[in-house]
Amino acid sequence: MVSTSDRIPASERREQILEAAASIFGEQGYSGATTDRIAREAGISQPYVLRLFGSKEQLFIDVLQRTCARILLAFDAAIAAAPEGTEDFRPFIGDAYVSLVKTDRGVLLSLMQGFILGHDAGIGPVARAGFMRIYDRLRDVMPAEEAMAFIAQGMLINTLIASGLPLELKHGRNIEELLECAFGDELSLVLEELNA
Amino acid sequence: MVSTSDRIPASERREQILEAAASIFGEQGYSGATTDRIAREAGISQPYVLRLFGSKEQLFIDVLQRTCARILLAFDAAIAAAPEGTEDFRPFIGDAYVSLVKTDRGVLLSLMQGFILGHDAGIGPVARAGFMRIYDRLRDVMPAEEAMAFIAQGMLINTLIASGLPLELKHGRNIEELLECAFGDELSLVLEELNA
DNA sequence: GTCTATATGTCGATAGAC
DNA sequence: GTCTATCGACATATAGAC
Repeated sequence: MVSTSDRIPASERREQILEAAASIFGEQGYSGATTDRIAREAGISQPYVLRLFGSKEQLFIDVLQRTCARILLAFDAAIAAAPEGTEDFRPFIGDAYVSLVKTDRGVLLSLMQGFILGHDAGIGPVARAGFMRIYDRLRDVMPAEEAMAFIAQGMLINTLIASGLPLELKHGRNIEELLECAFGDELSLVLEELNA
Repeated sequence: MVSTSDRIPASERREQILEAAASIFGEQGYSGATTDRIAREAGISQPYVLRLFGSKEQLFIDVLQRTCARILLAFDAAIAAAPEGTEDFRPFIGDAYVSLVKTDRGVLLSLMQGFILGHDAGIGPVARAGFMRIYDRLRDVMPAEEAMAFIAQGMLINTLIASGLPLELKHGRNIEELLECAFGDELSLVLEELNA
């Protein structure tokens, strides 16, 4: 037996941890999440998480920044992929966002957790800066009223996912309507993904 | 000296604690808030908070339910106060909501914290039920598309307040536009209130 | 109705070996 | 690059006095 070593490069470990942390932070919130839970999710020991990121707060901040970068990248790609002469980019960016929700749920939810912790001296400024960067990008390709409504819908989507409403089977007609309205055509795909 | 007793009826104490708890939970989140901080904010001892509410979780749930009741009441009042023959209730309910934001900021923020903790076995169901009740009320007086956009804007407002963005003095033109767009005419009043 | 004292558990962080 | 062991701080909750 060649005994594949379990040692892997720090850069790769960091990625694993960031992925795990986004998921746990997104579910439990910043204070509710523990570095130990994150460590186990990543398959390593708790002290090693802190060794690589310095502190729980720094880890959260890194998650936040990675999330923003991912969203901006997705938006840029959607804008670039839109047909020549497109005037209304909303459908393209919207689809990109819903796609992110499907694949990177924890990522978006931890961003939401960051926004909502605005009062925190360390986290607040980073979250606000991220929000502004994302909003500015939207404003590059649409007027203020549209950008406001667009980002508002994004916040609703985040809140719905975080609340777990889409997973609840027995809710009234109204909520089904709301989900269709908020998620659009891809609703069924999103629901499938959430149930997985 | 007649020595005014500090003993007050439990019902009144409960109110004080709920008010304090809404504010602290709203700022720090469910896990981040401590029963001790809430107790001090309410001017009593930490064990007494638990004596009156049983547990931290129960206290949070009570805060959530009170918040929902307050919002529903405000919406009902706004609908009732609208002129005879009103077709579009959105301006009236919208103003009512922004008014709530001004006076009961912590209340709305703790509701937001509840939504975002949907995964929690105890809190999730309560938060979801509250969301549905509020959305159903909106649907009573407007079509699905409008209700979706309306509640989405509400979520954006909550997120903006929680993030602290409106308090940051040096942000670009875009954010100022966004705030005007999201809060409408009452923006300056809201900002005043937030700064207080 | 309200407090003090405290049990009990947990979590972030550090030290140091391999 | 990764772990075990552990410290010290803090938080919820309980017991019981006034």
